[in-house]
This record gives sequence, C-alpha cells and structure tokens, in this order.
Amino acid sequence: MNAKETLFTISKKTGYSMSTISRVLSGQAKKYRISNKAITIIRKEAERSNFSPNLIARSLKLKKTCTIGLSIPAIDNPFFSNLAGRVIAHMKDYGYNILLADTMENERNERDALMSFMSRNVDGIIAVPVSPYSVMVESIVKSVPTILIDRYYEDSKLSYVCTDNYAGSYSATQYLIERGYKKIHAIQGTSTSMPNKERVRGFNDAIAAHKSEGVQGSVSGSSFSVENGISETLRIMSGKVRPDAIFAFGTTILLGVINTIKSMGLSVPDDVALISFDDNLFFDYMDPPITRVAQPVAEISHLASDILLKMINGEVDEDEVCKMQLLPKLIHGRSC
Amino acid sequence: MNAKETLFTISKKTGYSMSTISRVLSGQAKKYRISNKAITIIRKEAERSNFSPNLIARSLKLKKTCTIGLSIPAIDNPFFSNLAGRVIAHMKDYGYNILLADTMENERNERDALMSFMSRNVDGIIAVPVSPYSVMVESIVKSVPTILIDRYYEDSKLSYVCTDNYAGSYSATQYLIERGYKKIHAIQGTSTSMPNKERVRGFNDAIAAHKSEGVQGSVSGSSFSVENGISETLRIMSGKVRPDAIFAFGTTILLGVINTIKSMGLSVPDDVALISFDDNLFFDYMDPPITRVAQPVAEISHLASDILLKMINGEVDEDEVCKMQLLPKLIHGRSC
DNA sequence: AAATTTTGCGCAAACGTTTGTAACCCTTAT
DNA sequence: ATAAGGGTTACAAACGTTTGCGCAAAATTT
Repeated sequence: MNAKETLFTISKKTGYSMSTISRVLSGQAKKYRISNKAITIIRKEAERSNFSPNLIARSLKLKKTCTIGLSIPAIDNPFFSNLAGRVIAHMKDYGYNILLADTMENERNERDALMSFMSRNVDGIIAVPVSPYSVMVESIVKSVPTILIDRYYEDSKLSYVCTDNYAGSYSATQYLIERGYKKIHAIQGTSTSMPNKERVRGFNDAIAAHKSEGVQGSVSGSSFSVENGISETLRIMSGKVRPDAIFAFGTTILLGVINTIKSMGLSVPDDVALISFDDNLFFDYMDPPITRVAQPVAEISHLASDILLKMINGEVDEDEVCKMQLLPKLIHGRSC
Repeated sequence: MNAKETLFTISKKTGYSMSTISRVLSGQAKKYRISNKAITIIRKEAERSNFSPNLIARSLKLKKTCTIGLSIPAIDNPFFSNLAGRVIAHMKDYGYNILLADTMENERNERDALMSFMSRNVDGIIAVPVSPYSVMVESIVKSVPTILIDRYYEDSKLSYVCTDNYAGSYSATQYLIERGYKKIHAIQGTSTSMPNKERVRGFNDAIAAHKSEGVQGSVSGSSFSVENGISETLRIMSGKVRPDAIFAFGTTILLGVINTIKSMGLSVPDDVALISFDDNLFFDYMDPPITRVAQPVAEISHLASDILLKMINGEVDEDEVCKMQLLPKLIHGRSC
C-alpha cells in the first residue's frame, strides 16, 4: 500500500541524517555516541512506519548477503528433504536464509543452480553434487566457500561431510551374517556414485571376511529406484541360487523388493531377510518393520553447516580441505 | 581466487563504457544499436573472464529480485516437500529462485520468515500459513504479491489455492458407506485449521446423508501426529461401539492407526477398514495398500505458481482475490 | 555543399545502504 | 580570551548495475 520506507524517508521525518539513522537502527548507536534523544526519536519513527532495511542495498554495500545456496538432487527424497530442513533450521539460527535448488539429478540444472548462487553472491554453498567432478564445477565453486554432502570427489579440493558408507554397509552385512544368513544379495543404486561404491566395497569386504564360513555374496542393480528393486528381485529370486537375504542400498529399492517378494507369495523374514540403507518414518510401520542402516542426517547437516559457517567467517584455512565421515546407525526392525 | 569481474573491469579491458557493456550483455545490443564489432569484443572478454553480472546490484537498480519466498510448515512432511519441489521446478522455468523457509508450525518462525522475505525484496510469496489471520500477517504481506496454499483465511484479501477438502472428505466417506461400512470413525488433526474443518464438515455431511441407512459417524482427535493416531485408535477400538471403518485425516495419523490396530491383533480390512487423507509413495507398498484421498499437489503447486506470476506481472487486478479449490483423487488400495 | 538523418557510444544519475571523516557546539582548562 | 577536548551529527563516497539523454561522426538526402 504505502510506499516502502527507506532511510531517506525516515530522515525527512525526523530531521536526522541517513547516517545517524543507519547507525541507530543497526545497533551502532553507542559506538558513534548518538544521543539518547535521537535514538528514541528514530526508533519510534522506525517502529511507527514499520521500517525494515533493504537487505539488497545492504548486501551490495557490505558484500555479504546472509544467504546460503543449497543444492540437492531430489527434494521429494526424504533423505534430502530431511537434510534441507536441518540445514535451514540450523542456518536460521545464525541469521542466514536458504536459496534452495532442486537439481533433479540433472547436471544442467545443477550448473544453473550454482551459477545462480554465484550471481546472487551467496555467502556459501552446500551441495549434494550430481555432476562428475570437472573444471566447471570447481571453477564455479572455488570463489565461494563450499561444502559437499553425501556425495563427494575423492581427491578434490572440495570439503565434504557424509556417512561412512563403507562402515555402514560392512556392519549391516555382518549383522546379516551373524543372524545366520549365508547367501546374501545386494541391490545397488547408481554404480558410479561414491556412496554406492563405498557400500559395495563394505559389502564385499564383509562377505570376504566370512568366506570361510560359507557365506556368499553378490551385487547387482543399477539405480536408486523402485523399478530397479522390482526387476532385480524378480531376477534373483527366480534364479537358481535364491538368496536368503537381500540388502537394498536405498529406500526406493527396498520398496521394489518388498513389493515383488510379497507378490511372489514369499514372506519376510521367513523366506528371505531384508535390510536397507537409509531410514524412513514408514519403516517402523511396515509389516514387518524394516531393519535398516540409518544415515545420521541430523549430525551431517549440523556439521556441514558449522564447517561452512567457519569457512565463511574465515576461521578455517583457505585451502584446508575438510573430509568427514560419520558413522551410520543400525536400527532394528523385524525383517531379519 | 581472482577478484570478481564487474562491468568496470570489463570496461577497462575493452575500452568500452559500462553502459555499452551492460547493454550488450543483457541482450539490449540491437535496441541500442551497438556495433557488431563491439558486441563480439565484449562478448569475448565476458566469456574469457567468466563474467556474471552481480544480481544484487541489478536487483537494487531494477527493484526486482527474481526471487520468490516460499514458506512451509514442515519440510519433512512429504506433502510439503513435494509441494516445494513442484514450486521450485515451476518457478525455475520462469527464471525465479526460491528462498525457502521451514516454519516448523511455529508462528514466530513464520513471522521471521515473512519479514525476511520482505526485507530481501522478494517478488512474491507463496505460503502455507501457520499463524491465525491477523493484522500482522496482512500488513506484512499486503505490499507484495502473495498466495496461500493448503491453508487459508475464510474472508480475507489473501488469495489461495487448495484442495477441496470438503469434497474429498465427503467422497471418501461415501466410498466407505458404499462398501457397506456402518460405523465410521474419523480421526482428525488440528481442529482449528481450515483443511481439517472442511474435512470434518464433509465427513459429517456424508454421514448425515445416509443416516436413514443406519450409518453412524463420529469424530475425535486433536493433531496431525502419529501419537494422536495411536491414542485415538486405542480409545475407540476398546470402546463399547467399535467402528468398522476408520478415516484418518492425515498420513501421520494413519501410521498411528495401523500400528495400533496391528498390535491389537486386528487385521485390515477384515476387522476394520482404513482410509486416509493425503498420499504417500509408501502407501502402495504397505500391507494392505492404503486407500486414500490424494491431494492434487502438482496441480495446486502449478496453479498457485502461475497465479503468483500473473500477480507479479500485473496481469491480475490489485485487489482481485483468487480462491481456488481443486478436487482430490481417490486412490484405491485394499484397506477397505 | 549544406542540411538532415542515422549510427554508435558515453555521461551521469539512481537504486538504498554503510562508514570514514569532518564539523559543529558546548564545556572546561589554560 | 583562547585552546583543547568531548559529545553529537552530517557529508559524501562507495557497492555494481541500468537507462535516459546527449553528442560526435558517418551516411544520406536535399
């Protein structure tokens, strides 16, 4: 309705200069020895006219936007929406807003998002990258504090914090072995992604460590999708060596597996045991509740946010690369 | 690494003035009759130095940020994360970025978020409000195009688009009645929220319309939470008139219901039928798959975004209030 | 050859802040 | 009386864009 208030309009109203008003309203009154009289007059007028400073102008001047760019591959994936929620909440506590981009697992979208973040002068970037490491990503990202989550590039200069996928996978596999399962099949997701690679490695190592006990393991699959879970389950359960346990490397894969197993008239865990990577509220309410390796989303988000804040505040060396892997947690259902 | 490029630095490099460079780089070359020679030189230098315009400065000048503020109550709720994803994707197509706030159902957070949006001069706001309608909300929001989703205020000037909760609830109830259920209990969420009110109304009307057939209905409950689902189910299933069908007004409520019913040793749908409001990927993979009323999230998001864009572009009258209710869809599981 | 038009480009103000510096007024000490 | 000093406030430049206007040179017309 009424035109936007600015320092100028308040200046006209109160007779004080814009500088004085700026200082009062940004809490610098003491420092510049503004009189109490001026303070009260200015405060009152600001209050009355519902003044709020133009952060765009302030950002331009201060070269600080108090904005973080957050780029994730798929917000409808609970893991990522959870992540986003944590980051948003944490950053809000420090006065930062979040520009959110959903890249939909698409490199072009990611590129657009990062470019946009840069153009908008975000103070920092948190990203779950989808693109292969390339000069592009690095060049885009090297001029602004950036931290990766979940996925990362092995020997790059980009800091990251993620789940210890190797350990999680290893311990889940070992858990199955301890429960007496001998023929374990893992259904993997996108085979090129680092988390997936690590899960495969952990799985294989655990199997290898118990080879003498007659434990056999196999891995197949190609994407983090329900369809992949369905087709792989169909294939392996009708093969000649039917596994007695299946390790789904992701929530969506698991759904496909369950669905297929039930439609085949088999039961969990009697005919085949099930364990999954990633957590979900629904897992506890399924029949049976699903045993899974839960990534420490809260801790990851928290840690990544804190590290980024430190980078922004210059409390961490320019070229100090930070690589953190957090241990996931095994949550017991009754699917094994 | 290297200092940020600006029009000024390119000006020094090429010898052309900042105005000329600005016009070339913003595609206004033709309009201002810039020579091809200048265009190529400037383009090349911009390319070489990886120039990207400072959108903060541009925003300040143009009074347009190409940013939309999106405020939702809980991003870990699939309904809202889905919503957010749709809005983000849609707005991206029109060159807008999204500032996302998760209010966590907290009025103070919402207030902060909206204030922040205003200070940051967003071009428009999409919100799922949590606060009661008040002068505050209106005053915050009246100076920038705003549209509400899901929840709304009956006779306010704020436009909204949401599900036709009344119709959805009515048809779900009627569906139960048609399947022969006679004693139907609805477990509601936050009783003050408009969607909940409408669902109750739809439920009651459907029941009333079939009263002559001996259909009885009742409503209880107090929040959209698993706990509420649990406690209400426990209470009603151990009461003297045990319902033969339960209508859960939300996903989380449903989870509580299922869990309790199973732990009581009852089965769905033989002992009691189940139907739910809101959709979820997991519903199809539960045992049995859940019959539910799915809100048309995609359509809502799309429509709301489009309306907001029109408001921003001045293609809709200043004080024309837009109220849209979209029909939800009944998705058949096997829980009835 | 003069007048007019076209072409190509630069000047400078403006957007709303922040902040170093200067300046004013009023005491108080010299 | 003058200087010194503390308490208050204002001036003006800067952040990086965009754009109305104006101007010179080249091209065209008369």
